[in-house]
Amino acid sequence: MLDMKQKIKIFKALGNETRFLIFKNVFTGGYACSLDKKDTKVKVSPHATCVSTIAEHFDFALPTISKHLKELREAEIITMEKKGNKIYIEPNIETIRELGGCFSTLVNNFETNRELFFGDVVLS
Amino acid sequence: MLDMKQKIKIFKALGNETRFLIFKNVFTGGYACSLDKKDTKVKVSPHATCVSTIAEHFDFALPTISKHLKELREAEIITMEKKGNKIYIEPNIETIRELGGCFSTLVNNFETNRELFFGDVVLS
DNA sequence: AATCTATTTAGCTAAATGCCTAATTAGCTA
DNA sequence: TAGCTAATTAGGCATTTAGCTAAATAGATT
Repeated sequence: MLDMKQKIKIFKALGNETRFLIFKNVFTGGYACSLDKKDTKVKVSPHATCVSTIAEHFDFALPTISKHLKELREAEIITMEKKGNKIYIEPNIETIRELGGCFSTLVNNFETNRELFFGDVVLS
Repeated sequence: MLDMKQKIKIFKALGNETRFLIFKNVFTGGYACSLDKKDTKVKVSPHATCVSTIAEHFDFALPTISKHLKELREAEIITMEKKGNKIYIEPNIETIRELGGCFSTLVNNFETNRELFFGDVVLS
C-alpha cells in the first residue's frame, strides 16, 4: 500500500512538465533504445529505453535528465536496471495501478466514506 | 477532459505535504465550519469549511493557507464560493473522478495502447 | 458611519528546485 | 592497459516556492 509520503513523492514527481513528459515517454514506450537490437546479450522489453536515449529527445543536458529520472525512480513510478554499462528504464506499472486504485476508491466512496484514500494520515 | 497542463497543476498542487493535508481535510469533510449551524441564511453542505477554519488546524499563518487554497482551486480540485463574507470550500469531485478515470484507462490499456492517458500530449 | 470578521494582496526572506559545466565512476572493447 | 561509452556526482547560479508580517479589501453588524 502506498503511504502518504509516497503519494506526495509521486505527485511532486509528476508535477513538473519535464518529468511528466519523461514519464509519458517511458510509459508509452515511445523512445525505445535503438541500440537494443544490436545488443543480443541483453534481454529487455522492446519498449525499454536508457538515459541517453531519453536525453536525446529533450533540450536539456544529460545530467539534468539523469536527475529527473532519479526522482521518478524514487517515486517508484519507473524502474532503472543496470545491464552492461547502460541503465534500462521501464514504467513501474504496479505503482500506477495502486495509485489509480486509490483514486477509484476515493471517488467511489465519496460521501459514504471520505477517509479511505488518505489511509494512514492522522488528522492533527 | 483534463489537458496536460491541468494534470501537471493537479500533481504539483498535491505534491506538497501542507496542500495534500488541506485537500485531505476538505475532501474528508473533517473540518466542517462550526459557524454554519448558526448561520441559517447560508445554505452549504454540512461538510463545507472556510479558510479560517482550515487555518486553525495548521501551524501556519492564515495568508499561507489562503495561498495554498488558491493553488488547489486553480488546479480545480476544490471549489471556493463566497457567501456573505466567508468563502465556503468543498472538494471538486468531478476533477478527481476524471483524474481517476485517466489512471484507470492508463493501467487498463497498458501494453495494448500506451498513449491514452497522455491524450493531447504531442511527442517532440 | 464606525467597527468587526473573513480573506487577499504586497513585500520580504530562507530554502528548494531546475538548470548548467566539469569531473568522476563504471563497464566494455581494442 | 588505454580508450570509449553511459551515467552520476559535485559545485555553481538563477528562479521558484513556502513561509512570515503588515496592510488592504469586502461584507456584516451596531
